[in-house]
Amino acid sequence: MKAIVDEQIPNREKCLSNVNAIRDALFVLNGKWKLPLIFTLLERSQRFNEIQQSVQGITPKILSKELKDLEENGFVKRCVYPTTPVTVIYEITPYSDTLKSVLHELYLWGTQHRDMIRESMRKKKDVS
Amino acid sequence: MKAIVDEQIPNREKCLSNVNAIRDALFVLNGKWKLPLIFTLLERSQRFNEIQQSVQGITPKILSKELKDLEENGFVKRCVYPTTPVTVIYEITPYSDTLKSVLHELYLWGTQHRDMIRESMRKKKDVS
DNA sequence: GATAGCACTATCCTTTGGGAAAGTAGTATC
DNA sequence: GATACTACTTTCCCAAAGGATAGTGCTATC
Repeated sequence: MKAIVDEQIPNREKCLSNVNAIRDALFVLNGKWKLPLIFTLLERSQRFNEIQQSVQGITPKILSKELKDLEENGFVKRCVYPTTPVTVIYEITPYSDTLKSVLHELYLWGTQHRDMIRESMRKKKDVS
Repeated sequence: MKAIVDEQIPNREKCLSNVNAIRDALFVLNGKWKLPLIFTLLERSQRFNEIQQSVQGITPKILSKELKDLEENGFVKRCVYPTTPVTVIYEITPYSDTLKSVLHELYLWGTQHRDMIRESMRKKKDVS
């Protein structure tokens, strides 16, 4: 029993580090607003109030927090111009391009999965 | 102004469907326990109490719920054997293989991102 | 008859994510 | 002096996720 437990440790540690890396990736894309914000800023750089109008439903508090998160993760740059009143422009950084393949894979899998689920629900209906 | 808003609609709709597909994918992998459960069941099929010991910290209530989620999404099969007492074995399905490339991309990006963040924190320290 | 193991379920509680509404500091315009 | 605009912050609130603990129905073993 003890032997089995001990044997599992190397595997478990390797798995844990895999899980943690994957979780890191999931974490930065997580929540209701990260993706809509990235997509809207990919279209064009925008000011705070412009973003609020583009991404409908988001409140200033959440927008402020999410932009900070995106900035900390290097996806967004906050540019302040000393006009009166100050202009703050948020723009997507080149680093965001590194997300491309991840997002593409997620998109492909998500689309396929949605079809699969729809299909399996149809079959259930046919049976009942 | 109205014209601009109208022009954005096709783009926005396309983006929304992309976002939704990606969100579907993120959703099924989300939460604290989905990945650890998938990884532990990839090693070997296990009974309820075995899983509870493999994935340390999970409570029976959460385990029960998560296994149901994974089953609904087609990742896990619940096999009941009419022994006394009943044996319930949870095993990974072949459908889980479709996750491979997504998980791999997430792993690669997560690892690279962690290094990037660590590096940028080191730089900040050097400056201050 | 008591205890233990299996596969859960039920109840209660805390934490976290996110939302509504109002407020703030600075400037500009009427 | 009042109103408005920009870029937020503050306070309070609610719902969902998740955790702690106890219990259930069944059988097997001492």
